[in-house]
Amino acid sequence: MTIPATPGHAEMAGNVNRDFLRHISKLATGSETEIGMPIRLETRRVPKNHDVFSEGDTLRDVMFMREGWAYRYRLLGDGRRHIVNFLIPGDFVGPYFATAAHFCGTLTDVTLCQAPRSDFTNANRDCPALATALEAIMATEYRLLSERLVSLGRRNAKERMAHLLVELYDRMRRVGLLYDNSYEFPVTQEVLADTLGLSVVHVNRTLRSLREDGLAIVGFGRVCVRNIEGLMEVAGADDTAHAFPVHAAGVASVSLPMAAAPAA
Amino acid sequence: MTIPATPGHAEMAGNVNRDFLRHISKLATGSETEIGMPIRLETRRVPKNHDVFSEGDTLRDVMFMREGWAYRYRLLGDGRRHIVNFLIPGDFVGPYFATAAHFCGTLTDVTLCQAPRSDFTNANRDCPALATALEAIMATEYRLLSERLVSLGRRNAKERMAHLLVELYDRMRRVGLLYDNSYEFPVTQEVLADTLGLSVVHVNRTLRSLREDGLAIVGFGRVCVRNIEGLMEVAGADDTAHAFPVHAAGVASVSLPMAAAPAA
DNA sequence: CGACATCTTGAGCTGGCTCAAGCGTAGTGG
DNA sequence: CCACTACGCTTGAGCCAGCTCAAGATGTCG
Repeated sequence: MTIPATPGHAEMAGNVNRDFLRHISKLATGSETEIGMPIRLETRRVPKNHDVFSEGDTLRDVMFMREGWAYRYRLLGDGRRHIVNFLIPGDFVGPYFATAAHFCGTLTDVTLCQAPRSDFTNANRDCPALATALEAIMATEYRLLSERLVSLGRRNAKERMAHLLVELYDRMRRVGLLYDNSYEFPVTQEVLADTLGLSVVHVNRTLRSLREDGLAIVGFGRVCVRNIEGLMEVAGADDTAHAFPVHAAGVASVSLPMAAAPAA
Repeated sequence: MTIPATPGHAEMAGNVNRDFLRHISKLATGSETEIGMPIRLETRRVPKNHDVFSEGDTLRDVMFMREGWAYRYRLLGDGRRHIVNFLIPGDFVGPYFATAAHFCGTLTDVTLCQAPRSDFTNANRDCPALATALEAIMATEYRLLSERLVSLGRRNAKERMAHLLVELYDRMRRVGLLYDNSYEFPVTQEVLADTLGLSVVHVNRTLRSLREDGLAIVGFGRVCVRNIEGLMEVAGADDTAHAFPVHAAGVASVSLPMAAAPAA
Protein backbone atom coordinates (compact mmCIF):
# COMPACT_ATOMS: atom_id res chain seq x y z
CA MET A 1 0.00 0.00 0.00
CA THR A 2 2.85 2.37 -0.79
CA ILE A 3 2.75 4.97 -3.50
CA PRO A 4 4.77 3.53 -6.35
CA ALA A 5 7.17 6.11 -7.68
CA THR A 6 8.30 4.06 -10.64
CA PRO A 7 9.12 5.54 -14.04
CA GLY A 8 6.08 3.71 -15.33
CA HIS A 9 4.06 6.56 -14.02
CA ALA A 10 5.63 9.05 -16.37
CA GLU A 11 3.04 8.26 -18.99
CA MET A 12 0.43 9.84 -16.80
CA ALA A 13 1.70 13.37 -17.33
CA GLY A 14 -0.94 16.02 -17.55
CA ASN A 15 -2.80 14.84 -14.54
CA VAL A 16 -2.23 17.23 -11.73
CA ASN A 17 -3.29 14.91 -9.01
CA ARG A 18 -0.94 12.29 -10.24
CA ASP A 19 1.92 14.66 -10.91
CA PHE A 20 1.47 16.00 -7.48
CA LEU A 21 1.38 12.54 -6.07
CA ARG A 22 4.68 11.73 -7.73
CA HIS A 23 5.97 14.91 -6.30
CA ILE A 24 4.85 14.06 -2.82
CA SER A 25 6.14 10.61 -3.27
CA LYS A 26 9.55 11.84 -4.22
CA LEU A 27 9.61 14.28 -1.39
CA ALA A 28 8.58 11.64 1.06
CA THR A 29 11.29 9.30 -0.14
CA GLY A 30 13.89 11.46 1.48
CA SER A 31 12.87 12.78 4.84
CA GLU A 32 13.20 16.37 3.69
CA THR A 33 13.75 18.09 0.37
CA GLU A 34 13.50 21.56 -1.02
CA ILE A 35 10.72 22.83 -3.26
CA GLY A 36 12.53 25.90 -4.45
CA MET A 37 11.35 27.13 -1.09
CA PRO A 38 12.43 25.45 2.09
CA ILE A 39 9.60 23.08 2.90
CA ARG A 40 10.33 20.30 5.30
CA LEU A 41 8.01 17.41 4.79
CA GLU A 42 7.96 15.31 7.90
CA THR A 43 6.66 11.79 8.08
CA ARG A 44 4.09 10.95 10.69
CA ARG A 45 2.46 7.63 11.49
CA VAL A 46 -0.97 7.16 12.97
CA PRO A 47 -2.16 3.70 14.03
CA LYS A 48 -5.36 2.08 12.85
CA ASN A 49 -8.62 3.31 14.36
CA HIS A 50 -7.25 6.55 15.72
CA ASP A 51 -8.09 10.14 14.97
CA VAL A 52 -5.52 12.13 13.05
CA PHE A 53 -7.23 15.29 14.24
CA SER A 54 -10.57 16.37 15.64
CA GLU A 55 -13.17 18.90 14.69
CA GLY A 56 -12.20 22.31 15.96
CA ASP A 57 -8.51 21.49 16.28
CA THR A 58 -6.12 24.19 15.28
CA LEU A 59 -3.61 22.55 13.04
CA ARG A 60 -0.12 23.74 12.49
CA ASP A 61 0.50 21.34 9.64
CA VAL A 62 -0.77 20.63 6.19
CA MET A 63 -0.90 16.90 5.47
CA PHE A 64 -0.91 14.40 2.66
CA MET A 65 -1.67 10.71 2.72
CA ARG A 66 1.28 8.54 1.97
CA GLU A 67 0.08 5.08 3.00
CA GLY A 68 -3.16 3.64 4.28
CA TRP A 69 -6.79 4.66 4.41
CA ALA A 70 -8.42 7.38 6.44
CA TYR A 71 -11.72 9.21 6.39
CA ARG A 72 -13.20 12.58 7.19
CA TYR A 73 -16.28 12.49 9.38
CA ARG A 74 -18.64 14.60 11.40
CA LEU A 75 -20.73 13.75 14.45
CA LEU A 76 -24.23 14.84 15.33
CA GLY A 77 -25.21 15.65 18.87
CA ASP A 78 -27.04 12.39 19.42
CA GLY A 79 -24.20 10.20 18.23
CA ARG A 80 -25.14 9.83 14.61
CA ARG A 81 -22.06 9.89 12.42
CA HIS A 82 -21.63 10.82 8.81
CA ILE A 83 -18.54 10.09 6.79
CA VAL A 84 -17.81 12.81 4.31
CA ASN A 85 -15.03 11.24 2.36
CA PHE A 86 -12.39 8.56 2.19
CA LEU A 87 -8.71 9.43 1.99
CA ILE A 88 -6.36 7.20 0.09
CA PRO A 89 -2.64 7.50 -0.64
CA GLY A 90 -1.85 10.72 -2.44
CA ASP A 91 -4.83 12.60 -1.09
CA PHE A 92 -4.58 15.97 0.48
CA VAL A 93 -5.73 15.58 4.05
CA GLY A 94 -5.95 19.24 4.68
CA PRO A 95 -7.40 20.94 6.33
CA TYR A 96 -7.65 23.77 3.87
CA PHE A 97 -8.02 25.91 6.87
CA ALA A 98 -6.12 26.25 10.11
CA THR A 99 -9.20 25.11 11.99
CA ALA A 100 -10.45 21.64 11.23
CA ALA A 101 -14.10 21.49 10.20
CA HIS A 102 -14.35 17.75 10.75
CA PHE A 103 -12.74 14.77 12.36
CA CYS A 104 -10.24 12.67 10.51
CA GLY A 105 -9.93 9.02 11.52
CA THR A 106 -7.85 6.14 10.26
CA LEU A 107 -9.10 2.82 8.91
CA THR A 108 -5.64 1.29 8.73
CA ASP A 109 -2.21 2.26 9.97
CA VAL A 110 -1.52 5.46 8.14
CA THR A 111 1.62 7.29 7.08
CA LEU A 112 1.32 10.99 6.45
CA CYS A 113 3.73 13.56 5.17
CA GLN A 114 3.20 16.98 6.59
CA ALA A 115 4.63 20.46 6.56
CA PRO A 116 3.94 23.56 8.62
CA ARG A 117 1.11 25.55 7.12
CA SER A 118 3.21 28.70 7.09
CA ASP A 119 5.94 27.08 5.00
CA PHE A 120 3.31 25.84 2.69
CA THR A 121 1.67 29.20 2.26
CA ASN A 122 5.01 30.73 1.38
CA ALA A 123 5.86 28.06 -1.14
CA ASN A 124 2.41 28.47 -2.52
CA ARG A 125 2.97 32.14 -3.12
CA ASP A 126 6.37 31.72 -4.68
CA CYS A 127 5.50 28.82 -6.87
CA PRO A 128 2.46 29.50 -9.06
CA ALA A 129 2.44 25.93 -10.33
CA LEU A 130 2.05 24.64 -6.81
CA ALA A 131 -0.76 27.06 -6.18
CA THR A 132 -2.47 25.98 -9.37
CA ALA A 133 -2.07 22.34 -8.48
CA LEU A 134 -3.55 22.89 -5.06
CA GLU A 135 -6.42 24.76 -6.59
CA ALA A 136 -6.99 21.84 -8.90
CA ILE A 137 -6.96 19.43 -6.00
CA MET A 138 -9.49 21.51 -4.15
CA ALA A 139 -11.68 21.73 -7.21
CA THR A 140 -11.52 17.98 -7.57
CA GLU A 141 -12.49 17.47 -3.97
CA TYR A 142 -15.37 19.85 -4.39
CA ARG A 143 -16.48 17.89 -7.38
CA LEU A 144 -16.28 14.58 -5.57
CA LEU A 145 -18.22 16.01 -2.69
CA SER A 146 -20.99 17.39 -4.85
CA GLU A 147 -21.14 14.08 -6.66
CA ARG A 148 -21.64 12.35 -3.32
CA LEU A 149 -24.27 14.91 -2.49
CA VAL A 150 -26.17 14.00 -5.63
CA SER A 151 -25.93 10.38 -4.60
CA LEU A 152 -27.42 10.97 -1.19
CA GLY A 153 -30.04 13.29 -2.58
CA ARG A 154 -31.25 11.49 -5.64
CA ARG A 155 -29.84 7.98 -5.94
CA ASN A 156 -31.18 4.86 -4.28
CA ALA A 157 -29.11 2.46 -2.20
CA LYS A 158 -27.82 0.33 -5.06
CA GLU A 159 -26.95 3.30 -7.21
CA ARG A 160 -25.15 4.98 -4.31
CA MET A 161 -23.13 1.91 -3.55
CA ALA A 162 -22.21 1.37 -7.18
CA HIS A 163 -21.26 4.99 -7.51
CA LEU A 164 -18.98 4.90 -4.50
CA LEU A 165 -17.29 1.72 -5.67
CA VAL A 166 -16.71 3.22 -9.11
CA GLU A 167 -15.37 6.43 -7.63
CA LEU A 168 -12.87 4.54 -5.54
CA TYR A 169 -12.04 2.22 -8.42
CA ASP A 170 -11.06 5.26 -10.38
CA ARG A 171 -9.16 6.95 -7.60
CA MET A 172 -7.24 3.80 -6.75
CA ARG A 173 -6.42 3.28 -10.41
CA ARG A 174 -5.04 6.79 -10.66
CA VAL A 175 -2.56 6.17 -7.91
CA GLY A 176 -1.57 2.76 -9.21
CA LEU A 177 -3.27 0.78 -6.49
CA LEU A 178 -5.68 -1.11 -8.70
CA TYR A 179 -4.62 -4.69 -9.28
CA ASP A 180 -6.48 -6.87 -11.72
CA ASN A 181 -9.69 -4.90 -11.28
CA SER A 182 -9.60 -5.14 -7.54
CA TYR A 183 -8.41 -2.89 -4.77
CA GLU A 184 -7.84 -2.89 -1.04
CA PHE A 185 -10.89 -1.74 0.87
CA PRO A 186 -10.46 -1.73 4.65
CA VAL A 187 -13.99 -0.49 5.20
CA THR A 188 -16.54 -2.22 7.40
CA GLN A 189 -20.19 -2.30 6.45
CA GLU A 190 -20.88 0.02 9.33
CA VAL A 191 -18.50 2.63 7.93
CA LEU A 192 -20.02 2.13 4.52
CA ALA A 193 -23.45 2.73 6.02
CA ASP A 194 -22.32 5.99 7.58
CA THR A 195 -20.88 7.05 4.26
CA LEU A 196 -23.92 6.33 2.14
CA GLY A 197 -26.58 7.34 4.61
CA LEU A 198 -27.93 3.80 4.95
CA SER A 199 -28.32 1.27 7.76
CA VAL A 200 -25.79 -1.51 8.19
CA VAL A 201 -28.44 -4.08 7.42
CA HIS A 202 -29.35 -2.44 4.17
CA VAL A 203 -25.71 -2.05 3.18
CA ASN A 204 -25.36 -5.78 3.61
CA ARG A 205 -28.36 -6.50 1.40
CA THR A 206 -27.19 -4.00 -1.19
CA LEU A 207 -23.76 -5.60 -1.40
CA ARG A 208 -25.38 -8.98 -1.77
CA SER A 209 -27.48 -7.64 -4.59
CA LEU A 210 -24.43 -6.26 -6.42
CA ARG A 211 -22.68 -9.57 -5.91
CA GLU A 212 -25.63 -11.56 -7.24
CA ASP A 213 -25.76 -9.31 -10.28
CA GLY A 214 -22.12 -10.17 -10.97
CA LEU A 215 -21.07 -6.54 -10.68
CA ALA A 216 -18.72 -6.47 -7.72
CA ILE A 217 -17.70 -8.50 -4.72
CA VAL A 218 -17.02 -6.54 -1.58
CA GLY A 219 -15.55 -8.21 1.46
CA PHE A 220 -12.46 -9.47 3.23
CA GLY A 221 -10.97 -6.01 3.00
CA ARG A 222 -11.16 -5.86 -0.78
CA VAL A 223 -13.36 -4.79 -3.64
CA CYS A 224 -13.26 -7.09 -6.65
CA VAL A 225 -14.95 -5.46 -9.60
CA ARG A 226 -16.41 -8.09 -11.92
CA ASN A 227 -18.10 -5.85 -14.42
CA ILE A 228 -17.01 -2.25 -14.39
CA GLU A 229 -19.28 -1.21 -17.27
CA GLY A 230 -22.28 -2.69 -15.53
CA LEU A 231 -21.29 -1.06 -12.28
CA MET A 232 -20.91 2.31 -13.94
CA GLU A 233 -24.26 1.90 -15.59
CA VAL A 234 -25.93 1.27 -12.26
CA ALA A 235 -24.04 4.22 -10.81
CA GLY A 236 -25.36 6.40 -13.60
CA ALA A 237 -22.69 6.45 -16.24
CA ASP A 238 -23.68 9.77 -17.77
CA ASP A 239 -22.99 11.50 -14.57
CA THR A 240 -19.76 9.84 -13.66
CA ALA A 241 -18.30 10.71 -17.02
CA HIS A 242 -17.98 14.31 -15.98
CA ALA A 243 -17.21 13.60 -12.42
CA PHE A 244 -14.19 11.39 -12.34
CA PRO A 245 -11.57 12.97 -14.59
CA VAL A 246 -9.31 15.08 -12.46
CA HIS A 247 -7.84 16.86 -15.42
CA ALA A 248 -8.93 20.30 -16.56
CA ALA A 249 -7.62 21.96 -19.65
CA GLY A 250 -6.18 24.94 -17.87
CA VAL A 251 -4.07 22.79 -15.61
CA ALA A 252 -3.05 19.94 -17.83
CA SER A 253 0.08 21.75 -18.85
CA VAL A 254 1.23 22.46 -15.35
CA SER A 255 4.43 20.70 -14.63
CA LEU A 256 5.48 20.98 -11.07
CA PRO A 257 9.08 22.07 -10.92
CA MET A 258 9.63 20.32 -7.65
CA ALA A 259 8.58 17.06 -9.17
CA ALA A 260 12.07 17.07 -10.58
CA ALA A 261 13.69 17.79 -7.25
CA PRO A 262 16.27 15.15 -6.41
CA ALA A 263 15.56 12.90 -3.50
CA ALA A 264 17.82 13.22 -0.53
CA MET B 1 -31.66 42.92 -3.17
CA THR B 2 -28.50 44.95 -3.65
CA ILE B 3 -25.40 44.52 -1.59
CA PRO B 4 -25.40 47.40 0.81
CA ALA B 5 -21.97 49.00 0.99
CA THR B 6 -22.77 51.26 3.87
CA PRO B 7 -20.27 52.16 6.60
CA GLY B 8 -22.41 50.15 8.94
CA HIS B 9 -20.66 47.13 7.64
CA ALA B 10 -17.33 48.26 8.94
CA GLU B 11 -18.05 46.62 12.26
CA MET B 12 -17.91 43.27 10.58
CA ALA B 13 -14.16 43.37 10.04
CA GLY B 14 -12.36 40.10 10.42
CA ASN B 15 -14.77 38.17 8.30
CA VAL B 16 -13.15 37.44 5.00
CA ASN B 17 -16.33 36.70 3.20
CA ARG B 18 -17.76 39.97 4.25
CA ASP B 19 -14.62 41.97 3.64
CA PHE B 20 -14.44 40.43 0.27
CA LEU B 21 -18.03 41.22 -0.34
CA ARG B 22 -17.46 44.83 0.48
CA HIS B 23 -14.53 44.74 -1.82
CA ILE B 24 -16.54 43.27 -4.64
CA SER B 25 -19.29 45.69 -3.91
CA LYS B 26 -16.97 48.64 -4.16
CA LEU B 27 -15.39 47.36 -7.29
CA ALA B 28 -18.71 46.78 -8.88
CA THR B 29 -19.81 50.29 -8.02
CA GLY B 30 -17.49 51.69 -10.59
CA SER B 31 -17.43 49.69 -13.77
CA GLU B 32 -13.73 49.00 -13.40
CA THR B 33 -11.14 49.55 -10.70
CA GLU B 34 -7.65 48.41 -9.99
CA ILE B 35 -6.65 45.77 -7.47
CA GLY B 36 -3.00 46.60 -7.49
CA MET B 37 -3.16 44.47 -10.60
CA PRO B 38 -5.33 45.44 -13.50
CA ILE B 39 -8.51 43.44 -13.06
CA ARG B 40 -11.52 44.61 -14.96
CA LEU B 41 -14.69 43.52 -13.29
CA GLU B 42 -17.47 43.55 -15.82
CA THR B 43 -21.11 43.51 -14.92
CA ARG B 44 -23.31 40.89 -16.50
CA ARG B 45 -27.04 40.36 -16.16
CA VAL B 46 -28.80 37.04 -16.49
CA PRO B 47 -32.61 36.91 -16.47
CA LYS B 48 -34.65 34.73 -14.13
CA ASN B 49 -34.85 31.01 -14.90
CA HIS B 50 -31.87 30.93 -17.19
CA ASP B 51 -28.60 29.08 -16.96
CA VAL B 52 -25.52 31.16 -16.26
CA PHE B 53 -23.43 28.28 -17.56
CA SER B 54 -23.74 24.56 -18.15
CA GLU B 55 -21.88 21.51 -17.03
CA GLY B 56 -18.82 20.99 -19.19
CA ASP B 57 -18.65 24.61 -20.34
CA THR B 58 -15.21 26.10 -20.59
CA LEU B 59 -15.41 29.42 -18.88
CA ARG B 60 -13.20 32.36 -19.58
CA ASP B 61 -14.46 34.30 -16.59
CA VAL B 62 -14.51 34.07 -12.86
CA MET B 63 -17.77 35.35 -11.39
CA PHE B 64 -19.30 36.75 -8.24
CA MET B 65 -22.93 37.28 -7.37
CA ARG B 66 -23.90 40.90 -7.04
CA GLU B 67 -27.71 40.73 -7.00
CA GLY B 68 -30.26 37.96 -7.04
CA TRP B 69 -30.35 34.24 -6.32
CA ALA B 70 -28.86 31.41 -8.31
CA TYR B 71 -28.08 27.76 -7.70
CA ARG B 72 -25.61 25.10 -8.71
CA TYR B 73 -27.15 21.86 -9.91
CA ARG B 74 -26.45 18.57 -11.59
CA LEU B 75 -28.64 16.33 -13.68
CA LEU B 76 -28.87 12.55 -13.76
CA GLY B 77 -29.38 10.68 -16.97
CA ASP B 78 -33.04 10.01 -16.34
CA GLY B 79 -33.92 13.59 -15.57
CA ARG B 80 -33.51 13.57 -11.83
CA ARG B 81 -31.99 16.82 -10.67
CA HIS B 82 -30.04 17.62 -7.57
CA ILE B 83 -29.30 21.11 -6.36
CA VAL B 84 -25.89 21.36 -4.77
CA ASN B 85 -26.01 24.85 -3.40
CA PHE B 86 -27.70 28.22 -3.44
CA LEU B 87 -25.84 31.36 -4.45
CA ILE B 88 -26.73 34.67 -2.87
CA PRO B 89 -25.22 38.14 -3.28
CA GLY B 90 -21.54 38.15 -2.45
CA ASP B 91 -21.01 34.48 -3.27
CA PHE B 92 -18.25 33.28 -5.48
CA VAL B 93 -19.93 31.61 -8.44
CA GLY B 94 -16.79 30.08 -9.68
CA PRO B 95 -16.09 27.86 -11.20
CA TYR B 96 -12.90 27.15 -9.36
CA PHE B 97 -11.85 25.51 -12.51
CA ALA B 98 -11.89 26.46 -16.15
CA THR B 99 -14.30 23.62 -16.83
CA ALA B 100 -17.65 23.78 -15.10
CA ALA B 101 -18.50 20.68 -13.09
CA HIS B 102 -22.16 21.58 -12.77
CA PHE B 103 -24.91 23.77 -14.15
CA CYS B 104 -25.63 27.14 -12.68
CA GLY B 105 -29.17 28.45 -13.00
CA THR B 106 -30.91 31.60 -11.81
CA LEU B 107 -33.93 31.82 -9.54
CA THR B 108 -34.32 35.58 -10.04
CA ASP B 109 -32.83 38.15 -12.35
CA VAL B 110 -29.19 38.09 -11.46
CA THR B 111 -26.36 40.58 -11.69
CA LEU B 112 -22.87 39.18 -11.75
CA CYS B 113 -19.48 40.79 -11.72
CA GLN B 114 -16.88 38.87 -13.60
CA ALA B 115 -13.27 39.04 -14.65
CA PRO B 116 -11.19 36.93 -17.02
CA ARG B 117 -9.73 33.98 -15.22
CA SER B 118 -6.25 34.87 -16.39
CA ASP B 119 -6.40 38.35 -14.86
CA PHE B 120 -7.62 36.79 -11.71
CA THR B 121 -4.88 34.25 -11.55
CA ASN B 122 -2.30 36.99 -11.94
CA ALA B 123 -3.83 39.17 -9.25
CA ASN B 124 -4.04 36.12 -7.09
CA ARG B 125 -0.35 35.53 -7.42
CA ASP B 126 0.62 39.11 -6.79
CA CYS B 127 -1.68 39.71 -3.90
CA PRO B 128 -1.29 37.13 -1.13
CA ALA B 129 -4.22 38.54 0.77
CA LEU B 130 -6.50 37.92 -2.18
CA ALA B 131 -5.20 34.39 -2.48
CA THR B 132 -5.79 33.80 1.21
CA ALA B 133 -9.27 35.22 1.00
CA LEU B 134 -10.12 32.98 -1.92
CA GLU B 135 -8.76 30.02 -0.07
CA ALA B 136 -10.96 30.92 2.86
CA ILE B 137 -13.97 31.19 0.60
CA MET B 138 -13.28 27.78 -0.85
CA ALA B 139 -12.83 26.30 2.58
CA THR B 140 -16.15 27.78 3.61
CA GLU B 141 -17.87 26.34 0.60
CA TYR B 142 -16.36 22.98 1.32
CA ARG B 143 -17.65 23.21 4.84
CA LEU B 144 -21.15 24.15 3.75
CA LEU B 145 -21.15 21.30 1.30
CA SER B 146 -20.05 18.72 3.82
CA GLU B 147 -22.63 20.05 6.22
CA ARG B 148 -25.28 19.52 3.57
CA LEU B 149 -23.89 16.07 2.99
CA VAL B 150 -24.39 15.24 6.65
CA SER B 151 -27.96 16.49 6.34
CA LEU B 152 -28.77 14.24 3.43
CA GLY B 153 -26.98 11.32 5.00
CA ARG B 154 -28.13 11.41 8.58
CA ARG B 155 -30.89 13.95 9.17
CA ASN B 156 -34.59 13.48 8.60
CA ALA B 157 -36.80 15.77 6.55
CA LYS B 158 -37.59 18.25 9.29
CA GLU B 159 -34.02 18.46 10.48
CA ARG B 160 -32.79 18.98 6.95
CA MET B 161 -35.24 21.73 6.25
CA ALA B 162 -34.48 23.50 9.52
CA HIS B 163 -30.80 23.20 8.85
CA LEU B 164 -31.08 24.73 5.41
CA LEU B 165 -33.21 27.59 6.66
CA VAL B 166 -30.72 28.31 9.43
CA GLU B 167 -27.80 28.16 7.03
CA LEU B 168 -29.43 30.69 4.74
CA TYR B 169 -30.54 32.81 7.68
CA ASP B 170 -26.94 33.06 8.66
CA ARG B 171 -25.62 33.70 5.17
CA MET B 172 -28.22 36.36 4.47
CA ARG B 173 -27.47 38.02 7.77
CA ARG B 174 -23.79 38.15 6.94
CA VAL B 175 -24.43 40.12 3.80
CA GLY B 176 -26.94 42.42 5.44
CA LEU B 177 -29.99 40.99 3.72
CA LEU B 178 -31.78 39.84 6.84
CA TYR B 179 -34.62 42.16 7.78
CA ASP B 180 -36.47 41.66 11.03
CA ASN B 181 -35.66 37.95 11.13
CA SER B 182 -36.88 37.37 7.62
CA TYR B 183 -35.22 37.13 4.25
CA GLU B 184 -36.09 36.91 0.59
CA PHE B 185 -36.40 33.33 -0.58
CA PRO B 186 -37.31 32.96 -4.26
CA VAL B 187 -37.28 29.19 -4.04
CA THR B 188 -40.19 26.99 -5.06
CA GLN B 189 -41.04 23.86 -3.13
CA GLU B 190 -39.88 21.85 -6.11
CA VAL B 191 -36.44 23.45 -5.96
CA LEU B 192 -36.39 22.90 -2.24
CA ALA B 193 -37.20 19.24 -2.82
CA ASP B 194 -34.32 18.85 -5.25
CA THR B 195 -32.03 20.49 -2.72
CA LEU B 196 -32.97 18.38 0.25
CA GLY B 197 -33.46 15.10 -1.55
CA LEU B 198 -37.19 14.99 -0.77
CA SER B 199 -40.39 14.91 -2.81
CA VAL B 200 -42.35 18.09 -3.38
CA VAL B 201 -45.24 16.72 -1.41
CA HIS B 202 -43.11 15.95 1.57
CA VAL B 203 -41.46 19.37 1.42
CA ASN B 204 -44.90 20.87 1.63
CA ARG B 205 -45.81 18.81 4.67
CA THR B 206 -42.48 19.54 6.32
CA LEU B 207 -42.92 23.28 5.87
CA ARG B 208 -46.39 23.04 7.33
CA SER B 209 -44.98 21.21 10.29
CA LEU B 210 -42.35 23.91 10.92
CA ARG B 211 -45.05 26.54 10.59
CA GLU B 212 -47.35 24.77 13.04
CA ASP B 213 -44.47 24.50 15.49
CA GLY B 214 -44.05 28.26 15.30
CA LEU B 215 -40.50 27.93 14.03
CA ALA B 216 -40.58 29.47 10.57
CA ILE B 217 -42.99 30.51 7.87
CA VAL B 218 -41.85 29.83 4.34
CA GLY B 219 -43.81 31.10 1.39
CA PHE B 220 -44.58 34.01 -0.90
CA GLY B 221 -40.92 34.27 -1.75
CA ARG B 222 -39.80 34.82 1.83
CA VAL B 223 -38.66 33.00 4.92
CA CYS B 224 -39.91 34.48 8.18
CA VAL B 225 -38.08 32.98 11.09
CA ARG B 226 -40.26 33.00 14.18
CA ASN B 227 -37.99 31.18 16.58
CA ILE B 228 -34.37 30.95 15.56
CA GLU B 229 -33.27 29.09 18.68
CA GLY B 230 -35.94 26.48 18.16
CA LEU B 231 -35.04 26.19 14.52
CA MET B 232 -31.38 25.73 15.33
CA GLU B 233 -32.26 23.13 17.89
CA VAL B 234 -34.22 21.13 15.36
CA ALA B 235 -31.37 21.56 12.89
CA GLY B 236 -28.97 20.16 15.46
CA ALA B 237 -27.43 23.11 17.20
CA ASP B 238 -24.23 21.38 18.27
CA ASP B 239 -23.35 20.76 14.70
CA THR B 240 -24.23 24.10 13.26
CA ALA B 241 -22.13 25.85 15.86
CA HIS B 242 -19.00 24.73 14.11
CA ALA B 243 -20.42 24.97 10.68
CA PHE B 244 -21.64 28.46 10.16
CA PRO B 245 -18.87 30.80 11.23
CA VAL B 246 -16.91 31.68 8.12
CA HIS B 247 -13.96 33.01 10.02
CA ALA B 248 -10.94 30.92 10.98
CA ALA B 249 -8.21 32.22 13.14
CA GLY B 250 -5.52 32.21 10.51
CA VAL B 251 -7.50 34.40 8.19
CA ALA B 252 -9.34 36.69 10.51
CA SER B 253 -6.56 39.20 10.39
CA VAL B 254 -6.44 39.43 6.64
CA SER B 255 -7.43 42.83 5.48
CA LEU B 256 -7.78 43.04 1.77
CA PRO B 257 -5.80 46.01 0.54
CA MET B 258 -8.16 46.56 -2.35
CA ALA B 259 -11.07 46.86 0.00
CA ALA B 260 -9.76 50.35 0.51
CA ALA B 261 -9.52 51.07 -3.19
CA PRO B 262 -11.49 54.18 -4.08
CA ALA B 263 -14.56 53.75 -6.23
CA ALA B 264 -14.43 55.27 -9.68
C1' DC C 1 -59.90 33.78 -20.79
C1' DG C 2 -56.92 29.89 -21.37
C1' DA C 3 -52.64 27.80 -20.15
C1' DC C 4 -49.49 26.90 -16.92
C1' DA C 5 -47.05 26.89 -12.65
C1' DT C 6 -47.30 26.41 -7.80
C1' DC C 7 -49.23 24.98 -3.59
C1' DT C 8 -52.07 21.89 -0.81
C1' DT C 9 -54.19 17.76 0.92
C1' DG C 10 -55.78 12.83 0.91
C1' DA C 11 -54.80 7.92 0.29
C1' DG C 12 -52.22 4.09 -0.31
C1' DC C 13 -47.55 2.01 -1.18
C1' DT C 14 -42.54 0.85 -0.56
C1' DG C 15 -37.57 1.36 0.14
C1' DG C 16 -35.07 1.30 3.68
C1' DC C 17 -35.28 1.15 8.82
C1' DT C 18 -35.40 -1.17 13.40
C1' DC C 19 -35.31 -5.05 16.20
C1' DA C 20 -33.68 -9.52 16.98
C1' DA C 21 -31.11 -13.57 16.51
C1' DG C 22 -27.35 -16.52 14.84
C1' DC C 23 -22.67 -17.30 12.99
C1' DG C 24 -17.71 -17.03 12.10
C1' DT C 25 -13.29 -15.20 13.29
C1' DA C 26 -9.80 -12.87 15.97
C1' DG C 27 -7.93 -11.67 19.91
C1' DT C 28 -7.01 -12.29 25.00
C1' DG C 29 -6.38 -13.94 29.33
C1' DG C 30 -6.28 -17.76 32.50
C1' DC D 1 -5.10 -24.83 24.76
C1' DC D 2 -9.42 -23.55 25.72
C1' DA D 3 -13.05 -20.55 27.27
C1' DC D 4 -14.61 -15.99 26.72
C1' DT D 5 -15.37 -11.74 24.64
C1' DA D 6 -15.74 -8.57 20.91
C1' DC D 7 -16.49 -7.41 16.44
C1' DG D 8 -18.21 -7.86 11.97
C1' DC D 9 -21.35 -10.22 8.73
C1' DT D 10 -25.84 -12.21 7.56
C1' DT D 11 -30.71 -13.02 7.45
C1' DG D 12 -35.72 -12.78 8.90
C1' DA D 13 -39.77 -10.05 10.24
C1' DG D 14 -42.39 -6.21 10.90
C1' DC D 15 -42.76 -1.16 10.67
C1' DC D 16 -42.68 3.72 9.15
C1' DA D 17 -40.82 8.02 6.94
C1' DG D 18 -41.19 9.56 2.94
C1' DC D 19 -42.80 8.32 -1.81
C1' DT D 20 -46.25 8.16 -5.66
C1' DC D 21 -50.58 9.02 -7.55
C1' DA D 22 -54.50 11.88 -7.81
C1' DA D 23 -57.25 15.88 -7.48
C1' DG D 24 -58.35 20.46 -6.43
C1' DA D 25 -57.30 25.39 -5.27
C1' DT D 26 -54.98 29.53 -6.25
C1' DG D 27 -52.27 32.65 -8.65
C1' DT D 28 -50.25 34.67 -12.85
C1' DC D 29 -49.16 35.94 -17.26
C1' DG D 30 -49.80 36.52 -22.22
